[in-house]
Amino acid sequence: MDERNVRILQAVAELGTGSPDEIAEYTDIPKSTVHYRLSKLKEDGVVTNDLLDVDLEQLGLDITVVTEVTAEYDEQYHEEVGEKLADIEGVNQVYFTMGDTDFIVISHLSDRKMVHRLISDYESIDEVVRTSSQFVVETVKNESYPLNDFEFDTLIEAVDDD
Amino acid sequence: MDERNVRILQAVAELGTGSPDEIAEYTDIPKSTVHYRLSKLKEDGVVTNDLLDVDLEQLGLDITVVTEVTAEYDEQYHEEVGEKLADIEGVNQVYFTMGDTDFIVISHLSDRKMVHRLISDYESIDEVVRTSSQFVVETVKNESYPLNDFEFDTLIEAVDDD
DNA sequence: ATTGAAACTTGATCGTT
DNA sequence: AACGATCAAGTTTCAAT
Repeated sequence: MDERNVRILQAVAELGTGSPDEIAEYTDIPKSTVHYRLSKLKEDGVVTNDLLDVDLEQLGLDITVVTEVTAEYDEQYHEEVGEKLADIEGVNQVYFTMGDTDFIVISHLSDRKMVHRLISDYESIDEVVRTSSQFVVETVKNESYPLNDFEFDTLIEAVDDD
Repeated sequence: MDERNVRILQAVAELGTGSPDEIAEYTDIPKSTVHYRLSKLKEDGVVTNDLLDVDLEQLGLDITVVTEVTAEYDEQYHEEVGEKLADIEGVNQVYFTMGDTDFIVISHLSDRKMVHRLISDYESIDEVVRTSSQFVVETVKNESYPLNDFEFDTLIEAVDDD
């Protein structure tokens, strides 16, 4: 991995496409070089398919943190708190729950320093009362494309044509 | 949504590509029709970018379940239990933790019936002691491409060229 | 809305540095 | 490993249904 590869992957995330042409324009790297780099990333297993899913460990994002956040808020503000959490850099998923905990937040990070930064970012939100059950976890399965055969069968039964 | 659209999205998940050609072959739908359908899915916001991320709510997968699973197992079997959990149909993410809870499991499902099925699938695993903190949650943010500007900056600093 | 075939754009390849 | 020029391959469009 070097900076150029990271910039290519960054362009993918930013543009939402894997087109060598668009990536080339965005990064100012010639498109044949972009193509060469992307092929190599696939060959090395960093990028795992045509949808450009990435292997987090190979990128050094081995730390996944699952945090349960409790917040103090009026009914009408839970959306606002959720968005504040979502805006924290490094946060990938935010779920709102209706149990003891209010939010479950998931982040993929590169090192411990970033974990500390994340925690202090949580604490800087006024409404956040406490962050409990901070799990640093090992990823067993991470299916980015959220649909599987099971769901498809259900969906096919369920769909009313429109 | 109709069955044909679902089958196209299923092909995307199965093949790991958005190529009209490959999808056409897999589904036996003519490639120009596949193209027409995919364009419409993008236009309607069901598919949100060239990487073919999907809007779960629009697909009727509005129920996300986060489950904390505790298991009884010898040290060498935690991998096996993790895989059993990952194999359950409808399970999208599995994280192994080193706290009180052993696994955090995330699923996207279409209705309550499926939630019950999921729970009974957990219970059918020998080593699973209990499933606690079953949260049915509302998705505030779900970023499937797991990389963001924050991480990219960190990565660019961190990378040693290889 | 569907499709086969035509038109076109693009990604992949190759040879050179 | 990088890259500009070239070509094959793929996608997109179109007209008819």
